[in-house]
Amino acid sequence: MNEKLFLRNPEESVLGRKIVKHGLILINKIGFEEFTFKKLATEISTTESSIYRYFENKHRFLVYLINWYWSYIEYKVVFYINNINNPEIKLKTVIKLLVEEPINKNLDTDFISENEAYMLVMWEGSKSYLTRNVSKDNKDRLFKPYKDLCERISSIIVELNPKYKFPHSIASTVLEMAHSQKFFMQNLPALTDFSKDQDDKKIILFLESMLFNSIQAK
Amino acid sequence: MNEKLFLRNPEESVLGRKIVKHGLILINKIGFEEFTFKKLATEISTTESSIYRYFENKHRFLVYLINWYWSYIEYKVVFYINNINNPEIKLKTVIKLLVEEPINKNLDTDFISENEAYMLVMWEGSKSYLTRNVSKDNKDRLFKPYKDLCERISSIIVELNPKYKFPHSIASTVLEMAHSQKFFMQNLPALTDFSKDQDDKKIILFLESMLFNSIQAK
DNA sequence: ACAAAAATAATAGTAATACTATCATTAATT
DNA sequence: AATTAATGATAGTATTACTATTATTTTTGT
Repeated sequence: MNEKLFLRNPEESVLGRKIVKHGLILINKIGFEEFTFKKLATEISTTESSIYRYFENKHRFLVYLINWYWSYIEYKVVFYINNINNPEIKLKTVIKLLVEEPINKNLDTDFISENEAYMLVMWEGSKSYLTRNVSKDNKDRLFKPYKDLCERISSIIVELNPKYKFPHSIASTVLEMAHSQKFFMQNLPALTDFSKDQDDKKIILFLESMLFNSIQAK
Repeated sequence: MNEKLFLRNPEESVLGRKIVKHGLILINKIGFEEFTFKKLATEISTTESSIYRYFENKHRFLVYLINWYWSYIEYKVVFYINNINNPEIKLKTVIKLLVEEPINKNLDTDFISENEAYMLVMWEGSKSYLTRNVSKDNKDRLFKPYKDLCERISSIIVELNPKYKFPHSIASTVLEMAHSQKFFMQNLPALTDFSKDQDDKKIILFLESMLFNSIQAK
């Protein structure tokens, strides 16, 4: 985890882990704009100043959480495609991992819940880079996990068709749309062909068709 | 323009138009998070309370501007595809209209600058719906212009291939990516296959290939 | 041209936000 | 047991996101 994202590593203390765990839940509950360190402090019975000792501000905290998610997804991707040789099956595996909402087994861990992180990325993900500091933040490598994952997907695409001209763009499109289409399905269904509260299978089919028809076109 | 977006119609007064014009420019300059009605008031030599008489809050103001843009784009789309019969050419025209940065001829109009609106949508567009109020706002028809445009693109896709299963999703994907890929190109180029400061042609080619290969796949 | 109505400006006020700073207390380490 | 480090308690500040009130200016209808 990039050290510029925190002042004190939250993984290394009880309070730190509490901040991360409950901060994530609180952002999901009230939304990033409404979220404040004050509210979080009250929630976990600590003080604002204690939280400020871990994170510079709430935006860095958001990026920290988002990065945790993308690093975790990349770990999962590597794990699941490890002994697959066919790049087509690799890509299908990736799409499934991106779209499918993780089931929360580990309800009582004292750190990040996968499921909460998934919701955060869906609702607040793009706010991590849609700021006037993007370029500066990018130089500080704050978006490395996302870019790494994009690169990894891109390289599988190249495996499948070395002649395809837009491996990174189609990879970032799939990455963005995995969550956007789900968000639209649940909140602005007119922007999709999936009805509200439908399952993920149709989104997966859509992304697969978009990806493979793009890559494998003659 | 949806009447829930404003308290007093800004088009109908000098001050109203000034608020809209310079508000748009100011958001682009400092970013939506940093933007306040106070700062805008100072900029145009009026008072905070005067601005509040036009817009309930800055989020509604943002949605107002974004909606202006999408309505304008739909008007342009209708105008440009008016006497085209071939749906393929229609879609290519739409993609061009979405991606290409409008050249600012009308520098001194007293209302919205097309070019500034384009920048706003690229940087702040998704913030209009990424809030806890999406569903409520959607019921108030705040996203109608965007949804209408999506529907229009979708119907051209159906013209081209009535059997294609995801006309709305691919339309919203093209809509989102037209601006995202450009943003990435300029700010996070690792997520694309276009180098910084390159022109729009490659993005257009990418979107065209993605769209047509999806729709016309056997 | 004059009165009434409408719009704007000026000013004040409030609770909350996004911090920074200081010092006391508690917990961990050597 | 002494030192260091982490946390808590408290205070303070400029700014934000508003609401309210009253004065002044502009527009309009007759």
